[in-house]
Amino acid sequence: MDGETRRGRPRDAATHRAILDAANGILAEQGYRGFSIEAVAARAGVSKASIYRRWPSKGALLVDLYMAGLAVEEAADAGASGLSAEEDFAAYVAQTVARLNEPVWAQTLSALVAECQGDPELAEIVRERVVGPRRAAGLRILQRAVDRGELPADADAGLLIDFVFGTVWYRLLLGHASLDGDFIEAMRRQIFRPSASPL
Amino acid sequence: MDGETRRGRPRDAATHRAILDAANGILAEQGYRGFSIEAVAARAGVSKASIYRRWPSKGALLVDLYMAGLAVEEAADAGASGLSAEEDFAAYVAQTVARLNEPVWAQTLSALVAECQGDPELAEIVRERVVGPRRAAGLRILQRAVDRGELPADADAGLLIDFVFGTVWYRLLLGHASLDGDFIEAMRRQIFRPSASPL
Amino acid sequence: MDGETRRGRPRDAATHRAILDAANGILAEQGYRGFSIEAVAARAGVSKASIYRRWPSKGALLVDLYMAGLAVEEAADAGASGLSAEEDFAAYVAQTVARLNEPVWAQTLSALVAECQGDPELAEIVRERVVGPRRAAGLRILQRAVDRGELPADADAGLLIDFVFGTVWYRLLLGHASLDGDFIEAMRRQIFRPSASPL
Amino acid sequence: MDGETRRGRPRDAATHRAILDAANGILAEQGYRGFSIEAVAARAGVSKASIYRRWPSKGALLVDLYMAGLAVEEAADAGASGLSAEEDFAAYVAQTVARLNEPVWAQTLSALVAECQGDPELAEIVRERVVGPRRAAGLRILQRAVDRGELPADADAGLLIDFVFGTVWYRLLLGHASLDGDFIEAMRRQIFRPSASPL
DNA sequence: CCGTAAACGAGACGGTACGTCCTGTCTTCTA
DNA sequence: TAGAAGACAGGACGTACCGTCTCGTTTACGG
Repeated sequence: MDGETRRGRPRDAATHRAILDAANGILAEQGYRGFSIEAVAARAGVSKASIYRRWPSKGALLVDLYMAGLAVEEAADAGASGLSAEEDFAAYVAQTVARLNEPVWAQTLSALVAECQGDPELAEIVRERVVGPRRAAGLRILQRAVDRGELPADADAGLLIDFVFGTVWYRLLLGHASLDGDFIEAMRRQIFRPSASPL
Repeated sequence: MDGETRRGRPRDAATHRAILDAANGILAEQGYRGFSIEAVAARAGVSKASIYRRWPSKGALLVDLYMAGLAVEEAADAGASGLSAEEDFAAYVAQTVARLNEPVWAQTLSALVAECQGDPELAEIVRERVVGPRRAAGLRILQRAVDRGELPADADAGLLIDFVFGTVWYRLLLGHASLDGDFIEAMRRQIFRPSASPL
Repeated sequence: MDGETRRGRPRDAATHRAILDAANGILAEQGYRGFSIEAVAARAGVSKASIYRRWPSKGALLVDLYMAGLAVEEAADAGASGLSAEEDFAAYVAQTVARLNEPVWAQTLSALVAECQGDPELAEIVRERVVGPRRAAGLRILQRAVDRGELPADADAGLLIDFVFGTVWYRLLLGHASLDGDFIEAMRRQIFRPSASPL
Repeated sequence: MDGETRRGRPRDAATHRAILDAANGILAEQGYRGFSIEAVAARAGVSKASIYRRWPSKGALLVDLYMAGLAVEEAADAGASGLSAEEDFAAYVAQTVARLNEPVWAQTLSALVAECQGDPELAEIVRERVVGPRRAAGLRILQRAVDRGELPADADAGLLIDFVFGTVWYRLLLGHASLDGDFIEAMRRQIFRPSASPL
């Protein structure tokens, strides 16, 4: 019933892993500077062709690198609540920040954004696979907040989510401010409890 | 009286302009993809050495590229208002957005961010010369808003400014949402008139 | 009584032919340039393994390619003469030249020679299977010429045969001179009727 | 007065030499098998670009390699005679043979011929720079032989020269017979003193 | 007529080399 | 000295084949 039975020798899962591991290792130890298909192939003990067979570009590999690491944490995310949407939101931000505070992922994501400029196809992939799902998860939380009356009915959820990611990425890419516990608190308060202007 | 009178043939201003024009042209027509010192030199009819004599790296050139365009508009910014801080803020956002909606500048800034990753020195320069001043201008407006009571006294101006730049850059770099008049309005309302949560 | 009866699925004769045809086609249309096992397999609609199962190397395939074409003509050669050895010789040269004037065979032989350099085992095969028999046939003719008194008793038949093949191959490989009817005549005269030096 | 004054930094003669030396070394030690642009560049401590800047292909480099080695010996050739044309001819053959009996040059020339198949442009270069001049030198000697009456007036000098080179190359490429002193003697006798056929 | 063994297409695999492009430095000549 | 031209070492790019190796499937023969 498959219709698309795979023919020929199947791809080797071990090769796949070796590539991802090597790529992660290089990013962790040398940063994006040392990250080249050539270097990844050499470190993985794999031919360049085996990489290009799986990923059309350096950026596409970075996407999978990022998502692979994400998949693990995502599980925990699934059945979030009992809690208030606000607390879910804080957890959501905390999760995002925690990940990006690890140098490996900061490097990976920075590299990915860099790679996107001037590669529209990659940008599309990133939007669909990296940004989209994560954004959607956040939107669900904010929607629940609206439903539960934790946020005003006319709240612009899309904009609020961009506040979160925009601010996080902005600080990540520029490195002018930290992303610590205080940041999460400030973000939570600013979104959920903006003290009414005094007038 | 210079003490350090320049000797030999003085640098040719025409060469300088030719380089900037060529660089802008390439970014406008081919984006970051086609942007290389080699390509700029060829298009400008200039030797690579003449570029390296003026700028230590691709990124440094991009900074000047970006700042050159900025200088003009900055003037208008100076003497802002009899207006409310909120209107100043809207104008400030509008100005930022207007600039980045032009493809050349969007490309230039994207390229600059890309280049910063893995070049910490450049990142520092960008923070000081590109981000810093613009950020400071925004902070002054928000401070005035606090002083005038348009924003609550405990508002986290630094975070709010990051909301603005973060969101703008985020949308610019990812291209998942537009930066139009509606955006400016939404941003203004979200910062200055967040409808109180109903409880 | 075979003792070594083949088991399993027998080799497919159609596959065999498809490979030879594809190989010939590529040599004819693209020359040695486009000749690769990969290309032959693709054109034949055959797996690379099916080629390597039959021939250990590109060169071995070329040998069979060359010999397959030769087998046909060889038959005619068998019962040569009532003619003079000189006329047999002319026919022999003509036959050699006729074959090599067809681009396919010229390409095949060129490729074969090329492949031999740096593959001594192949060179040995070529000497034994391609060059040897043809050379032997020529030597028989010249020996008959000596026996019949058409050549002097001290003629160096080995050298004369090398004159023939050397000259033909030399012109074939370098392409600096043609191999036409005049060539055959000149060759015949030079070998059999070198006008005595006038002294 | 040049009209074509070279601009920019001139090519470095040392680099040139380093490339030729490395190439020679590789051919001598590893034969054509180990001969690759990559390997030459590595051994010479030179970038691949520096090789491609000078030679359009591996074959073109081999030509220069061959000719560079030849240039030295050529000098001796210049003022040949007082001797008979026959003795000049013997010397000419001896010189050719001597060179090709050195494994380096045998390898180089074999490789060159191999490379020519399927690279018509290279074949043209080889004809003009390698084969042509050497052939011309031989033709001059044979012409003198005719003029002096050492060869019959109707001798086909072109064919005779092809006898020489053809035979030499043929034996070189196939390796089925040696190129020693006896060969030179046999060649001399066959060209200059073919015992009249007994009739 | 059923199991076994080889042949088959497809294509993955580790390699090697290709020829191109760009980086940042250098060397030469001209102005 | 600046400037145009361009050589230079180095390094990565993405592609093409090599010869070997799984796969799943097909085809004969021998039990």
